[in-house]
Amino acid sequence: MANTKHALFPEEQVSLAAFAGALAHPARIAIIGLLQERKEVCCGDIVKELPLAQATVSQHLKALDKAGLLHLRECGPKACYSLNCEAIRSFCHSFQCTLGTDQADHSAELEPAADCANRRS
Amino acid sequence: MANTKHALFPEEQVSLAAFAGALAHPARIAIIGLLQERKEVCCGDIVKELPLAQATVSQHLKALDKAGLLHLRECGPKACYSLNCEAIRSFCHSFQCTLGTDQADHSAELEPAADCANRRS
DNA sequence: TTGACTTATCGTATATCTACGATATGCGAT
DNA sequence: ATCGCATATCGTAGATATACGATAAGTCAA
Repeated sequence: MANTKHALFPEEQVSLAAFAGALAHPARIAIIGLLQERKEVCCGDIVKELPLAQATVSQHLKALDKAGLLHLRECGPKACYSLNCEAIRSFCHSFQCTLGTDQADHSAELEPAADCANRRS
Repeated sequence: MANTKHALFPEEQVSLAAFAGALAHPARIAIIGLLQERKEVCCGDIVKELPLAQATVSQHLKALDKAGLLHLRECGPKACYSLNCEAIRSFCHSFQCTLGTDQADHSAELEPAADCANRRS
């Protein structure tokens, strides 16, 4: 991003953030859904499905590819994309570990003390 | 984002993209890691841990809070944050479904035909 | 009330993102 | 070689993100 300080953070955090960033747009979520459903889709077919111009779709595909989430197969003039399932699984695993969704919910331990009320929320 | 067309996409895709966007920065990943580890941390302690100014940390906390990933408890002048585990679990579940990491790897079905070579990759 | 402390918000500069038309590039067929 | 198709890239405009200093606002203690 702008004047970013990513270099000051651990590699794993930067990597996870990049993965999240690749998914941080509805069009890219939609593209992944299409690839999930049809295994392999060419650029033109994606353009037909999304409310975006061809150049924009190509840009989103490039972003997903740059993040390592796609496989590209070229057949004649067509570019056929599929999911890089292994990479996605790997990222999801790191994600689970970081977000810790498998851990206990600590909310019970965080009952606000009687003398602590909310101010801004 | 800029001149965004999010409104043209299904609500679930927009929602997932927003979740991903909330995690699309190493600082926010780091904050979640801290909250995971210590259950509850106040803003000042996060500032001490990250290589960012207080204003910037506050901004990142706001982004996480806006995405619904945090709980805020105010104790005196301090703002104590903890994870909204329920929300995170919910998002992760949607994530799993969309990314389909539990599905079979189709790469075997996608062996390039003999007459299709790679051009740009 | 004053002062020290904590946090959020404002204002701002810069970089990146989003989106698209136009164009370039590559492929296969004629 | 030329044409038509498919896709990537370029150039650009406008919106958003990142980062920080300065400041506001609120809390507690004295």
